[in-house]
Amino acid sequence: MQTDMYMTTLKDRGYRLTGKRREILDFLLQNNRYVTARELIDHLRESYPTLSLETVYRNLKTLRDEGIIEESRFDELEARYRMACQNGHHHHYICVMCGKTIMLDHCPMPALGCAPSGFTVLQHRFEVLGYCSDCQPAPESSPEQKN
Amino acid sequence: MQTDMYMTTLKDRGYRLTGKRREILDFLLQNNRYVTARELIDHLRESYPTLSLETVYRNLKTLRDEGIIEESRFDELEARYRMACQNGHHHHYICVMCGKTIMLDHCPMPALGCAPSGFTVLQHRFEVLGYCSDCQPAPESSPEQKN
DNA sequence: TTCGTTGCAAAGGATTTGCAGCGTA
DNA sequence: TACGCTGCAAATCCTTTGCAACGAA
Repeated sequence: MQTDMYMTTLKDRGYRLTGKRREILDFLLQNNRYVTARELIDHLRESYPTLSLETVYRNLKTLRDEGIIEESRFDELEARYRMACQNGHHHHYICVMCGKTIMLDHCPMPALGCAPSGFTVLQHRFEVLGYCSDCQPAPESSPEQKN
Repeated sequence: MQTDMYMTTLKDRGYRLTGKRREILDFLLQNNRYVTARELIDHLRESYPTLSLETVYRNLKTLRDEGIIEESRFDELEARYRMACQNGHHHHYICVMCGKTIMLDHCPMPALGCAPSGFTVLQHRFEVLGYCSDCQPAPESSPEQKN
């Protein structure tokens, strides 16, 4: 299974193979979406009731440093994590409710032409936010229109 | 001056016209870029040495609630603020060093076609990040390549 | 045995809130 | 005067760190 591959990679780099780390990877691999540290610990405590939030953060930091996962913040205080994309450049539809991501192969950069004089492009971000098919908006409050 | 216009708007909505609020608006209007609360207070303390960070945050919250400014977090813990765009939809080149923004009229959405089945698009984000002409990268450390 | 990993307690940075005094209208 | 605004102190939320015990290789 894919988790083993990542665990082997980690072992090769001098890390130990712990059950907690494996479960974090498992969860992220099984959930194709951005999850918060809080979500992770809520899930992982089913297997490891004594798991601490610090351990989750430390493991997330390790995985991030090793390029295995990505951290992102959608203008919120709380960070969210997902498996890093290993296969090429692309963007995503992202569900603002559950964090689910759907790949999007269109990239706006080629259509952009030259950057303004003196501007050195480092990277770009393109995300389409909304509700996925499993998460429909609450009917009472219409979502705010932001352009 | 433009600040007066916003202050009048605020007054009409039941807020008081305080010098501190005016200076925050002044600073944001004069700096076409994303600034942090810390940057703001550092500047504003020249005029108001006793100004507290809480007041800055409270004013930023008011301005945000009234749609006058925008809050954004570039995957950092600290939030950044700028005047909200009043004139139509567009995106930006953003300097990761000083937060300066340069308007960009290309929008990737029209080229996108249909959203995946069941996905309700709420909004999107497109930003080109890099160094502006005033901020060149430090030569020693090459910036990390992120796609 | 070695050295990475963990939980606990505590610290840290960003942001918010309770409260009483101050200032604008 | 009325009520929004402010500073202070304290709280909150998210995240990191020091330390000693634990566990994988």
